[in-house]
Amino acid sequence: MSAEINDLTQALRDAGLRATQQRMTLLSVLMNSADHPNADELFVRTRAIDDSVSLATVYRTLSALEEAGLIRRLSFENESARYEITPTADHDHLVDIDTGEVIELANEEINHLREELARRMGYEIVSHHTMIRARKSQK
Amino acid sequence: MSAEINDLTQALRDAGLRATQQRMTLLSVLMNSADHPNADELFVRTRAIDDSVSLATVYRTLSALEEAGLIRRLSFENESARYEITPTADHDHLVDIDTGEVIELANEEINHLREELARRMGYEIVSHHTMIRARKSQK
DNA sequence: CTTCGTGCAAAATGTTTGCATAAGC
DNA sequence: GCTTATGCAAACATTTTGCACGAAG
Repeated sequence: MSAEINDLTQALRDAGLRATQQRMTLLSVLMNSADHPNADELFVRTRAIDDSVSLATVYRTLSALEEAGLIRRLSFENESARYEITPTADHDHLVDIDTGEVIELANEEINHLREELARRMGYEIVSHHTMIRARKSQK
Repeated sequence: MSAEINDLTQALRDAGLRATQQRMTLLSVLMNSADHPNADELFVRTRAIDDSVSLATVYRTLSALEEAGLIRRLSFENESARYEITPTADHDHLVDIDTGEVIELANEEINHLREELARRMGYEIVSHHTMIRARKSQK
């Protein structure tokens, strides 16, 4: 556990950020979240651990961590931004429109096709995101 | 031109909506927009033609038209919602991160892969959207 | 001890809504 | 005429910011 704390401290320092209590707490909360929480949910979960954290700090920390590449901001339709720890393998998201559940999709073929497509148009992909809204098939 | 107006009237009626001046103007503005404007841009362009249109009506009309399937709402990162006339062929979007330009991408292979992927997980795609942020390749 | 981060409250942004009036059919 | 749509202004939700204080290095 203190090993984890050192890891967080190091990760923040490497990103040129001070390892404050609030940032460490927020980062650990996000690491332990299996879902993709938004700022408000992160505020609630972080507060449960350290009640000194303010919503403003949650927002500022999220921006800083995103800029540092430690976390990823996701834009879903009609929703506030959600976040996840930066994934090692590129993946997309499928949202179950009935339950709201978010499923991660990984597919190398699609990634390659996408890059190829961009290259043909003279572009280099910086980032991408696919969001599929779907419903469980009948039967 | 009056043929166009009749088309718009018909399209709105078919959607179960009254063919008001404001809706016809907004719809024609969007049809004549090569880009993907947001509510505010549509408000400005619509006002240039009919200065009685209010921003509230722009929002209400956009929601109504989207629900009717006549237009499509696009969510880009860190941006307000943008709109386009519902495309006949499914396509995705590439955003040039330096210029902000939005390019439409159509690729059957990716569409098929995506459907196949969803099917394997027991889902039926309702809608999907891919947004690629990219930069022009050097040389 | 200097710089950077934080809490608080206020502001800014994008979008929605209640209500009385106006327009569509 | 009856119903739906509109304009206006106020409300809302989310995110950002100014400022004085506190903590990190």
